[in-house]
Amino acid sequence: MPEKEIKKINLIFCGTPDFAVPTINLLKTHPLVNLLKIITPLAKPAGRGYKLCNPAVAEYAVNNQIKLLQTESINKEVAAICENRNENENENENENKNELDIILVLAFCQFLNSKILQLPRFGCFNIHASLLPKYRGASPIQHAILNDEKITGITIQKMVSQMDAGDIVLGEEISIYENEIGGELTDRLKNLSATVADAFINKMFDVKYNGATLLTTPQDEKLVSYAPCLKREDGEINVSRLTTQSARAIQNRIRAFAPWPGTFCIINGKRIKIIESSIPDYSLIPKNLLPAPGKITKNRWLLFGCADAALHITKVQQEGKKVCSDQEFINGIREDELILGDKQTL
RNA sequence: CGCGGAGUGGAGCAGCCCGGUAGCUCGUCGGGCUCAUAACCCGAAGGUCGUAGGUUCAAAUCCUACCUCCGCAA
Repeated sequence: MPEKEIKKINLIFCGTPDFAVPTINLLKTHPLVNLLKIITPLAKPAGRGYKLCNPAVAEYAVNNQIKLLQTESINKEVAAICENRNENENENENENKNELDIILVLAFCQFLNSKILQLPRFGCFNIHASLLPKYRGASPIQHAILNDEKITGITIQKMVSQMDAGDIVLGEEISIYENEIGGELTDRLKNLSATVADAFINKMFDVKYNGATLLTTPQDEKLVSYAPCLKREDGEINVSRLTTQSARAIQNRIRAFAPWPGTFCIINGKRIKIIESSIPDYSLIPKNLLPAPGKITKNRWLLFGCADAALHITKVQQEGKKVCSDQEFINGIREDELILGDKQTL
């Protein structure tokens, strides 16, 4: 016989992409969680052919028979969010058992207004992929790599009406590997999110049923930094970037942006995606073959001249072609010289 | 019907517009050379040009359909 008296936390989850799936999976199967509903944005046209694509979270909800609300803006859905509470209150006198306790937000892509923030009994909480107060905003993972950080992590903060500025509930650190790319770090943080969410649920359970106090730490405003949404052109490697930045800085950009949104450059008028790079062993390269800052050489290796040294581009992809090594790329080139262009010159 | 590109020996590419000898840079194999190199020299093997039709005396090349891969954009 199912136990009706089991104590649970009533929770609504908001999220969009694949990044949120391990965490939802945890919530769905968690013995202390009553997952009332999942809220996610509407399907959008995407991909080759512009077919409508549902967010990964919506797919998960459908496949797992979880109540799903897809909306253009969560701020218009007050009634739907209160629905569970009202329905249940009518048929059950025990308020505590059925009240909405928490809204948990992870990679949601929508901003919650103050009205929504006040709906749940304990408030709204956000899982953020950085060590707040560093890297508030939309692309914390990429910016951590871009800035050559050695560690990053997951932080859960109690949401306020300012973006990612709420008091910190808990967090966990993770080291960034020397040559790790954005996609790999994203995968690791994706799983860490679920781990931290688990700790969070246990904590909130104590708060709700065992009278514990929720301890939070305000963010140190002096340490705040921002990770604004990435733009396509942020991935362009052109002459001005090469002449002003070190090889390591360029490499950081390449690995931070891989595989998405990707870095690219214009060589001899063609768009070339840069897939992978490495800092070469300079003792193996005669000095006269090292490219000057802003120049490219293709003598056996594809080398970009950066401000301080050369960067070995190891994997590239031409538009319309498959990914190939720099060696293969060079073999197919007939021009004697490689000219680094600009997107405007296309 | 969002826009566009590509399929040619093992790899990456050129040739196609303007039909008529299979090309370039590598790799592989054999031989040579050097104290030595990111080496160099000589030679060889290896391709029914994505698939199926069509036009033609003749198709990698022009026409039609299909398959596969990819870039932009979101």
